[in-house]
Amino acid sequence: MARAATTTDPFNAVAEPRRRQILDLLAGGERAVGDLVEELGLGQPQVSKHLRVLREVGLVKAREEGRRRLYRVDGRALKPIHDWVKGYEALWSERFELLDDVLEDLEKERSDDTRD
Amino acid sequence: MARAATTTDPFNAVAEPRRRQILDLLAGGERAVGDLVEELGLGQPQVSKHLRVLREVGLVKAREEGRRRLYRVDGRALKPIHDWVKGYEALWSERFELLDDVLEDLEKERSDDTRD
DNA sequence: AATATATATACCGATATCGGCATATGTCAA
DNA sequence: TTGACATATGCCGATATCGGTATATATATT
Repeated sequence: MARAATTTDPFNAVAEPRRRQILDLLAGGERAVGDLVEELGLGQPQVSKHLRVLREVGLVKAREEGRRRLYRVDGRALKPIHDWVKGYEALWSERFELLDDVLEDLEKERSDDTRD
Repeated sequence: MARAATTTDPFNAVAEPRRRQILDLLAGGERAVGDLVEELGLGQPQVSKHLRVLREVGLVKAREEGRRRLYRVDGRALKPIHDWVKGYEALWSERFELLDDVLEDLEKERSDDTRD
């Protein structure tokens, strides 16, 4: 055994900042690969490769138009992430933030007490 | 240049399935490392390493109790992910799903037309 | 003080990843 | 048909990652 699966799920696909950037651009509407290359300042092969990953996890769909390929987001693939994160949503409400701060203060006091 | 930053942000921290598992366990309340080791069926060093990553991105906090170390989730570090994904939330509403299906059908028809 | 228990760190090998470059494939234009 | 343009794929080197094993560190127990 060596390493876990990688580019097989949306979590991993989206872990790469460039790919999030690509999705953010595509959120503004369909774009051809060349446009993305320009806007990202990255090599064309690199962009194509990122798009491949996004395609494989279903995060983008492609449409052929002449010799260009127009990509668009398919947000449905993000739902698993959304659902997972949503389970933790309560944890960053103000009251929980406060609770966490209090806990940290208590800890600090405790360790301050420790010194003699 | 070789590779982008990795374990520096919550997106990456959470891309690893084991770490999500750990967070899910901790969501049920504070646990010591040993407990997690048992529940995950993973080596203790591995668990400690995953916890280190989670600690470094602020996803968990530790509290010392004797020779044990009790970890708990700090959901605030998930907010960036939540916020980012939320921007795409509209895209998986029923109407958009429908739209996407229609677009795919259109494409299919188009390529069917192509054969002669 | 010596031992046991709990956790963290260091090192290793295998592999996946990312960007860069060259090239293949496919489509339009002359 | 030949050549330009658009995109995808293949190969490379550098590096990060993951699990495994051994070991260090710290705290409790005897």
